[in-house]
Amino acid sequence: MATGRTHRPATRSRGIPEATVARLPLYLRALTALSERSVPTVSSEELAAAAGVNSAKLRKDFSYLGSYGTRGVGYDVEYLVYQISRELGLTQDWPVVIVGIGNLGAALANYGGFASRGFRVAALIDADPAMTGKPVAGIAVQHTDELEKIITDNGVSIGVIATPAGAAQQVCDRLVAAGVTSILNFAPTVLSVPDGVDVRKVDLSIELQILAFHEQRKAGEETVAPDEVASAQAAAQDTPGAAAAAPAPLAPHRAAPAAGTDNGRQGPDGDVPAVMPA
Amino acid sequence: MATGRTHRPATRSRGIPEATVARLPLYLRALTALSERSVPTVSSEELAAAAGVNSAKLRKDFSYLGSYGTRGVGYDVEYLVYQISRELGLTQDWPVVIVGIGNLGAALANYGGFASRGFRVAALIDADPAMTGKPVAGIAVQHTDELEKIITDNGVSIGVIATPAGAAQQVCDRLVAAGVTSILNFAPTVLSVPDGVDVRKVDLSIELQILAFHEQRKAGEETVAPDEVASAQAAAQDTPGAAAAAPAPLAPHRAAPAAGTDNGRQGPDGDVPAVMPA
DNA sequence: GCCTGTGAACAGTTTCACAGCT
DNA sequence: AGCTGTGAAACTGTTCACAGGC
Repeated sequence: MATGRTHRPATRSRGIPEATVARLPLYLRALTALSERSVPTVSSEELAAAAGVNSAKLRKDFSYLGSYGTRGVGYDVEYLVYQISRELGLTQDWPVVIVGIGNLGAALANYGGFASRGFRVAALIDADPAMTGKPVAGIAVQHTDELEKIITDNGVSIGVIATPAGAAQQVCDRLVAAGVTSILNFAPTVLSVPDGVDVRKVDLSIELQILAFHEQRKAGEETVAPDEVASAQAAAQDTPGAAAAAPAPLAPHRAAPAAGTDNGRQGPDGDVPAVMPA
Repeated sequence: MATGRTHRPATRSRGIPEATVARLPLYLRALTALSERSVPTVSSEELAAAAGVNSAKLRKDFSYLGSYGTRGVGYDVEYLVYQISRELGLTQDWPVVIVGIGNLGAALANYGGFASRGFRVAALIDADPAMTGKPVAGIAVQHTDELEKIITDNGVSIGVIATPAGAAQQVCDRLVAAGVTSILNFAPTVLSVPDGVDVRKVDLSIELQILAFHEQRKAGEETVAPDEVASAQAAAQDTPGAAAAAPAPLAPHRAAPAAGTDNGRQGPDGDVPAVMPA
């Protein structure tokens, strides 16, 4: 190895891996905490521990930003905070609108970490006339009719959707038409947007299901949690492959499909994500 | 903690890739919608469009579960719903506790998709005595002092933390000590947990920062106008007709670190943001 | 012909281990 | 000595393209 020509691009190559970008906020948070404690420098090892990643990964991540550390010493906390903030675009102000002011929308509006960094809640929007004018987190809720005007007047490019699933796509279309190019979607729906618009989603139900998957696996091993694991009725389902020992318990009966609680998916309307009274 | 090399037991279970597991809930949701409309079968192409992924990926994902489709025809909706539910462990009942009943905790408690599948909110816990006894989503809030008893009595193995960041680790420790082995963390903190405990986190602030990063990029390229891009930014139309079917853009997802030593996962998937010349 | 299932190519990410600076 | 920065290896995930059954 050590093939000569260690000439590096000198400047950050036009592309920080997505996985790295996703970790920068984490490093930033850890660094901010250090900064508040007036810690001047950190080693990759210490910072990695604080961020919950391993040091090699952290160093690799930072290497995509440039060489901001000092060999034999570590990284200058303040400097790194600045560099990462800049890289993430947090040195500028990002007006954000939150659409759908139910419990979730209110929680988001009140979320501190929100305003602390470059983000500023420019407006809260809800379709319920009864909500109009009501103050939430110190901001008066505005009606959906004003959506386009709000986006335009405030130069909003990031929108947060916290409406019921049924309203999400429509709200999304309006946001995009009005100029929003980044959307954070909390509604349990797949949004379709034109090219150039970024959508990230946060889906409670999906996270829980992923946990359940792993939880189920654990139960198969040993020392199960105390719980009542369904009294396990052997399921003797056709075993697909010669899969190794996999927990096979589980009841053949699944949640009633038409129970009282609707779990409407992206149906034409109505679903219950937690927001919107109506 | 020991020096790395504590590679996880390599769970010899029939390995379903983590990325696939993260998408199963998405397929399940799309399938449930089809099921409600009494659609008997779907092709990988149709289902993929509904779930917002590409068909090859979907087929590959399903191939890890077994061969549940019929060549020349497609997949039987009901059968697939059952198989995926089973794989995710949703055919059994998962009592869940939510700790921290503020706006967010209340939103979660009211979240429909929560109870609709195997999940059942077994208890709501809050440290504020003023909250004790108050009904939220039809369930009386209990005091933190009862935490251990609640976990044990209900056989809870999944806990949701929606407390302020400062209380999260402590709550986490108590949950784990009481027997919880899967945690969904909404507090903006890195939780450290012993081996064997799964932690997934949902962090609003991180998602926004990732969006800001991409948003900043977009703004910077407007002037440069490399050969790519420059494409239809002129969407600005009310009707999303143009987009929709074709290469559903979509956005990246999130990835996250691990907590504590160097165990677990904590990163859903990552996916299709790229520029892919079609 | 239609559509699934999958090996193989490709792309992205993590980890290793060490060169090189301080 | 200590610690960063980084090629290269190892691994994970995605896409291609077509074999094979309906």
